[in-house]
Amino acid sequence: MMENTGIIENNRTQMRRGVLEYSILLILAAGDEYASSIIQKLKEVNIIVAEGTTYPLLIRLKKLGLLNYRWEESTQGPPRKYYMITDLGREQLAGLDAAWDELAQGIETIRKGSKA
Amino acid sequence: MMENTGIIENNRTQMRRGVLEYSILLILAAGDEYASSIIQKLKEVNIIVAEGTTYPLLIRLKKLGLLNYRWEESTQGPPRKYYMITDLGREQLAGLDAAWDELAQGIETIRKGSKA
DNA sequence: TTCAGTACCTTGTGTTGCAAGGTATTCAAA
DNA sequence: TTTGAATACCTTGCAACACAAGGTACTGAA
Repeated sequence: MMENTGIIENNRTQMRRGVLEYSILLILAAGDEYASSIIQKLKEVNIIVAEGTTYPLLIRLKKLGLLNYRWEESTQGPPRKYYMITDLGREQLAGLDAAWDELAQGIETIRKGSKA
Repeated sequence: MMENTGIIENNRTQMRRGVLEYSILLILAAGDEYASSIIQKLKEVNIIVAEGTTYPLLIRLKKLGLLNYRWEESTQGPPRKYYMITDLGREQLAGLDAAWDELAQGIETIRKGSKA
């Protein structure tokens, strides 16, 4: 009883990796969010991310100047770190939009070829 | 004179990573190819891969049983290793098709949200 | 004061893409 | 026959990075 799903599951993960920064910038372009809610929003569209991936990534994007944050009290739990996108972030996001379109286009082209 | 393009370029690379195995399987589903021609075909659709990425990847996919190969003489240069997709490979490819659709759909959804 | 829920963060491991460097074959020109 | 260009294969070592696991800290209710 072998499991083939490993190969697929692994690849599904790989695919998600590539678009992680992109999707986080997209979410923050729509409004400020804190880490846990970003993870939640991604899960809703089947892009599963671990905390151990998200926190370092947000810190990296902050260091690059694409994001900023502010602390905000919560009524149920510890304070939340709300991230917001910067002007530079929006600039870069435009580039990522283009990169995504290009990639999707490329895949589409190959896909058509494989049905010849 | 700072270069911002580094961030984007890096991400473009990241995105490509995720779909590398997928696109190689797609190409081979359309017909047998040797490494250099796979790299060439990918370049044509703006998916740039290095040799040092491709060779180990093909070997990995072979080990996983998704690919096989045969040697073939060439009239201009050394013999070529033609890779072909296996039944298992086609099976897995179907799963990757689904994974890609799901991911593209997810991104599409977030994208719409960010234009609210 | 203890527990559950929420939220933050770090460490260590494994995978893997890539630049750089290397081998081997063919053919044509010197 | 030897040199060089073109083509094709492959390996090594480094760096990036996603994630599992483990940890801290705040709140409110039992």
